[in-house]
Amino acid sequence: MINITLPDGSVREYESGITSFQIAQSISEGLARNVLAAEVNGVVWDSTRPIEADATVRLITWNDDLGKATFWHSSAHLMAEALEALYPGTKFGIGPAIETGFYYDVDFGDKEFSSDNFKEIEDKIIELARKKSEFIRTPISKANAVEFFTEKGDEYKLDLIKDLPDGSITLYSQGNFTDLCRGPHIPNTGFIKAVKLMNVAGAYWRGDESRKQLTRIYGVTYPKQSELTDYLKLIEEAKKRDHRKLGKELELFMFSEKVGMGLPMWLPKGAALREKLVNFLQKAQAKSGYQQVVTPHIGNKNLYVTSGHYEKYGADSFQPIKTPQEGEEFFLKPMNCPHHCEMYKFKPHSYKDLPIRFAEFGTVYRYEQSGELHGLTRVRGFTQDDAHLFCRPDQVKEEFKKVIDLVLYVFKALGFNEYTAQISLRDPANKTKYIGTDENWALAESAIIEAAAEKELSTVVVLGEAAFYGPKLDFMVRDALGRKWQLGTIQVDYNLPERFELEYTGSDNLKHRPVMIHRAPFGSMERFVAVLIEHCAGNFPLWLTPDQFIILPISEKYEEYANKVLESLNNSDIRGLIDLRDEKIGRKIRDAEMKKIPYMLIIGEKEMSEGLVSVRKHGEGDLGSMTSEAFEKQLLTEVTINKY
RNA sequence: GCCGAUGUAGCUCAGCGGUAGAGCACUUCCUUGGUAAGGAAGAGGUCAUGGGUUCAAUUCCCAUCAUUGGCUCCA
Repeated sequence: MINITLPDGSVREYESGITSFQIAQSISEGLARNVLAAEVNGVVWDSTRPIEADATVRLITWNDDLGKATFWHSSAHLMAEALEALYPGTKFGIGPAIETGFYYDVDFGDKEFSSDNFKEIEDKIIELARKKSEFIRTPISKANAVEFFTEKGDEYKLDLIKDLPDGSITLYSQGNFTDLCRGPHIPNTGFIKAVKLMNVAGAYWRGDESRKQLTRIYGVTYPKQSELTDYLKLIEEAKKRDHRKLGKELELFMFSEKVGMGLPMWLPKGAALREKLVNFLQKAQAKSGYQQVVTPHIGNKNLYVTSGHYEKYGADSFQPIKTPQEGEEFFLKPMNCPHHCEMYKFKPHSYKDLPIRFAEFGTVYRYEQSGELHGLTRVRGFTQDDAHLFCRPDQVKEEFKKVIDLVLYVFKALGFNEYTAQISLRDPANKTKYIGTDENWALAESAIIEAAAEKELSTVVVLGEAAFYGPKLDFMVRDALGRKWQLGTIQVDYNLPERFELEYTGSDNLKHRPVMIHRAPFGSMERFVAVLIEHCAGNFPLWLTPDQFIILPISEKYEEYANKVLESLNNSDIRGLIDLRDEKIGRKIRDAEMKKIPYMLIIGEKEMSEGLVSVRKHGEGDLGSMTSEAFEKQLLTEVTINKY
């Protein structure tokens, strides 16, 4: 007999060789039906794998992320089985689960493949799923595994086996398909009830450009058809909120082939929105002791040689601009920090001056690879809400905490209530990727970790994700559809002060080196606005929205009165439009609703004679009539409440 | 940059080996209308660009450019 400890701490006794499926059965049949896998002593196992010794067991169902991952990984195998059945000779790369669904990288040889093939594959998958084929685990020696896949002609699997230690290799089979796999898998294919192949893309074998490009097929499966339907609805909703679509519809920004790819231009409404964000952050920063600065759009090559960026990223910059006489080279500014470092050196600093906080909405240009561009989220020219804080080593943690406060304040003001933070540290195994001394890295890393802990941020720590010059703290927000976006970032930098030989005079009358903190709560204006658009589906908070109200006269008879109302309202901090088109009121309302204008003021005979306006709220309907002064007051109140 | 898809009117999209269509938007006229589309007429396209095949190409083929889904990268 062996002792099985369950997550609630209870210990049950079972015969050796019991499976976690049987353990589930002993608890309840319903649970047993839903068990996809189990975590045995912290390792995910097949629910059908016998447990031979005392163990801690956690049963994993669909509601568990590990359960979904197991389910989708098994689905990848099932898709592979379908592909092999439909297209004999297909070779298989890897087929992992991803955040939502799975993919499989396959080599179809000369066969042409496109999304037109999806339907027959989906049908085949369902057909095979209904067979309820069990996933069977078979440990195999390295030699036998090599033999098996050599015979099958699957060179990719052989490539994978090469790196695996003998004795740890397992095969999994279901139906007529056998794959190299460490598992685990769901008990049988019958759990998979609904499938949708999402898209097809090229992917290099092992992510290496020099190797063969395989066909990557993305798919998603669910244990219930209704869940697939819900997921597809979510995708539809995401499409409706796509900032590229809304940006066009709401006339916020545009791109032009003639101007150049990846170079967004802000139309009047978008510029108004952006300006409000800039003002908002500037005000908050002024309160936190930041000083606004302005630097030019280009910088001499030497600036970036000094900063180290030239060596590291010179190739990813735009071609240098050369002066004909002096032969100097200038680069379009790819970041603001070197300029700010030079500004720091404008005059000597005392320890009493620090921290010094230079803030700039600095527009920078980076030569992003063409395939990488995407709407406003990946562009070649963008404006960072940048700032560089120069402080004494003993101030780093305190400054860092203040920046965290600022970032969280910004998120709150803009309705991002769910966020997580990621601490990115150096990869201790590969220190050559980074510059700076071990000592400084240790200082910076502990400052971030302590600051985050003292601010009680929920963080994940990831090794190897640090910038080359220092560790960082990145903020991820979750939007209204549950999608994650990386926004703000805070980075500690001991490197640039060194390279630019920044100094301050300490109380000991000796020269010391300040520490630099880079930070951007929005990240970039472009990216932030994109995320904001998708988060609120174009229904911006009232204080940000480009046009807060629109006046809709019933007919031209009321134009004069309507214009007077508009004039009185536009005198204050709110801004609106008037619709004087020769259209019926229903039409004007519809158009205003489509433009997502928060308030509509309808003015006709009744309103004019009583000196009132009739207020209609976007998405809600008629609010009744009031004086324009009352409306103005209500609007201003709403703006203030939402803003802080 | 690489692989796949796409590119037709300002927008959203049909269509086709015989030099183009809808809806919306736009212009003009009629209509003066009370809470999500009033009516009529008109104007608008080198069918992304450049080659090729063909008697004939917007349509088929190739290249380029751009968009897009991925890969890779991200100061």
